[in-house]
Amino acid sequence: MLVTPQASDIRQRIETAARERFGWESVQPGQRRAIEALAEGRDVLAVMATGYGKSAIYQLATVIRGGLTVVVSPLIALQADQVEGLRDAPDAPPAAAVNSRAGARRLAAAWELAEGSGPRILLLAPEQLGSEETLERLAAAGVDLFVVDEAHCVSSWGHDFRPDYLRLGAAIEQLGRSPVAALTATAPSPVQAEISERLRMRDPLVLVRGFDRANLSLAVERHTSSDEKKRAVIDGIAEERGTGLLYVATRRETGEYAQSLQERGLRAFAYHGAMSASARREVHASFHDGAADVVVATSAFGMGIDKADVRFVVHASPPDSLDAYYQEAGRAGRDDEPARVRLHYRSEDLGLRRFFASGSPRRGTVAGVYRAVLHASGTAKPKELAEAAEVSSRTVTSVLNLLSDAGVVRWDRRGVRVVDRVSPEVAAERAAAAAEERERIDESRIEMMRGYAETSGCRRAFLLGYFGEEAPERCGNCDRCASGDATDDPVSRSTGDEAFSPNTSVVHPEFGAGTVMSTEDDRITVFFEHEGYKTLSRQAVEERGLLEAE
DNA sequence: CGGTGAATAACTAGTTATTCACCGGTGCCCTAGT
Repeated sequence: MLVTPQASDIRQRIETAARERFGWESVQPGQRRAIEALAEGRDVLAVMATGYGKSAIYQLATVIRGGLTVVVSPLIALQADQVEGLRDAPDAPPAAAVNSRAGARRLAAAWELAEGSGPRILLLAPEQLGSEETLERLAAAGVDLFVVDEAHCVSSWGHDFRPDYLRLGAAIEQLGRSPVAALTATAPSPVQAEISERLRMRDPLVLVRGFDRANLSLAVERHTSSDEKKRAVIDGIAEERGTGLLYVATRRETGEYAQSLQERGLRAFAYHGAMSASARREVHASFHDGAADVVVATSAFGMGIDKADVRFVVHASPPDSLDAYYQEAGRAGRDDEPARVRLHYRSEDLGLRRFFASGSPRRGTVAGVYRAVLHASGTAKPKELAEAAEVSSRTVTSVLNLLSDAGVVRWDRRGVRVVDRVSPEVAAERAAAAAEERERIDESRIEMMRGYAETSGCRRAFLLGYFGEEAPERCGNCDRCASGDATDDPVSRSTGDEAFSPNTSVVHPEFGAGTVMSTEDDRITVFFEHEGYKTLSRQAVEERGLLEAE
């Protein structure tokens, strides 16, 4: 395609704005494509490794589009970082955050900014968009670009933990349907599809960048007893140099491991979500300015960490998906210097993950909540339903999401109402089906985590295959390649079998529609919409014709 | 699902084995009381 004068003009404006308003030397090709698309009014889903500069995309796009950009950001601390970062730039658009921690004065200033003119940025948590008043004010101010930062939260948190993430799509439409940018560092294609669907994006430009991190050496250590594993974790970290992270499964373990490491003479700090805000800030600060050798943390330590010289990331047990694992592990070596990434693994450790993934409400509970909705006549608030059905607010959230997914009720800002009047038994039945599907998919994601830990092939190839990227046959920088074991079972991407190359849509007589994720010599991994990941034997597939390209 | 710790049992007097209930991650928000 020819570069139109208009297109080259936009390109020029992007370069100039980057240099003069933000003080950046250059714009990455991936960033530029995203900004150009947004400038033209197209939705963008950008999956880019941390450190690639996702924030720059919406910041520059705001300057080019010249209006109000709304940024949904999951943590108040992150919002504060963004506002501060923009304040430090030479001539960046003004930015402010609307959240519960801003006092009346700051709130008024934030709204004054939003209701002004010119390029400007307003950050808020998804919960804020649950308020009718906030939506009306934003609509009146005229939203010109809608950004969802850390967009994987839509998929990972929306269903039970922070339900407002699932209602962002409706909020976007109510705000006049400006272009939408969804940004995340981690999303394999099924998660990309869910983000796009839940946010009601229209034919988004999908950009995936920077997954292959050649400087990370990948290793997995398998253990049989938990005592032996603990010793190995401690011994391993004692040998590391530089600052690093140890991820553990529970809050209690953060303290236990931190103490053991301190006894070995390391400056170790525990970190988890139940700690006070001030204690958390202190750990962050110690980590950043090199006063810590290692931070021992649950998954709470993560988003917003911006330290380039993390030399190692060790996991004492696996998280609940490879997305989560690679995001956590990927915090190592962002300066492109060599860094070590190690997973300590016992298959029993996946039990805790299964426990978290299997919390679906029982049918009786679902029926009870549904009866409360029926009884409420008209719309009901979740809080009222929780009281009427005598369940926790969290359970109500989970039930209502299932009933919504099953098409029985509609849940929006105004409340909950019945859209398909059925008996409580039928409602419970349909919700159970939705819950089972969700659990199957979660379970299959855990199984992919197991697959990575137990693979006999190259670890990097496994990871990149999971994220749908091409990988070298052998990376030379993982424990499998180093030991030579990988040669026994090489991952092969071009066996001449074009029918099942990655991203091919397929149908399986039993599992239904799916997409090929990766292929190896003897097996094919497929993500099925209603079943999750399945690894199929290539031989069975070929001989019995189980899988057909659509 | 697995780890943990308290309570109980077993068998003989303070230690060891078994059973069983319980717990486990991620953060917005708002409101009441210091």
